Amino acid sequence: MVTTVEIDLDTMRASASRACGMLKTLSNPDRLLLLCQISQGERCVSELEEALDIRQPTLSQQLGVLRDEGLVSTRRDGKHIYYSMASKEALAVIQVMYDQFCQAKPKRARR
Amino acid sequence: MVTTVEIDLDTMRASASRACGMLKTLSNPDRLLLLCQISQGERCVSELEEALDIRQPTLSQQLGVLRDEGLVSTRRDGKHIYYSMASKEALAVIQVMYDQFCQAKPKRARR
DNA sequence: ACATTATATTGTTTAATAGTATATTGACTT
DNA sequence: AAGTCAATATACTATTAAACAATATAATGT
Repeated sequence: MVTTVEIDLDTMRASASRACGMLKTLSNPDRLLLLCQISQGERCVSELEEALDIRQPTLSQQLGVLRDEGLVSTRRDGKHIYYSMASKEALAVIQVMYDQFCQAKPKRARR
Repeated sequence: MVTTVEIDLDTMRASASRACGMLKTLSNPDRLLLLCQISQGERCVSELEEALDIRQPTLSQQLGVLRDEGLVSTRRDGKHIYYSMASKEALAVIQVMYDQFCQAKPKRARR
């Protein structure tokens, strides 16, 4: 099969493109912090605002990006709107980022 | 401790900032494909060029970015320069991205 | 001299971000 | 049911940056 490499390359490029889309969405400190919170459980906007100290329009705008990209979904309860994770891919990445960048790093070997 | 929230927030912001730096570096299809290759084992530039069909200047430029960000390191062997992974954080992310975007996705429940 | 890889340069396009102002929706009061 | 307040979303604008491609050239090793 002479074409094997090219076909695989197309597939790889397609996957890389999708993967990059998600990475790009995650590549913003505010959005990353938002997902970090939401990944630990449903949060409403005012909770996020207080926890992260981000101005309301910015907050709402960034939440909008996360919604548009399908990373989160919402549920209304009275005046409040609750956000939760809607993408297992995003959840997996957030988890790894947390492990790598937010966990204590023991320099010594584990016993 | 009244200051707990603020202190934690600063720490979180710092971590988010570092994490975002890495995510941004990964947020490019060429670089992602390059890392995907390199993460499977040392590769020289011409190997990467052939495997991915990226023009030489672009290739070299993107490899430069990965070097600058400390994600890869190099080793010279004669005319060739071999690239390998230098960041366990990046390796962890690449691994997850591969699992999430490049593995077959069985729609049915696993038995 | 040739092969391999890196850098410089430039132009173009794209888009990220912040800020301010305003709109929408729901709940509560009277 | 009209009016008001709280919560959230959207619109708009300006600024800045910065990503990317393409071409040309440099550096290093054989």
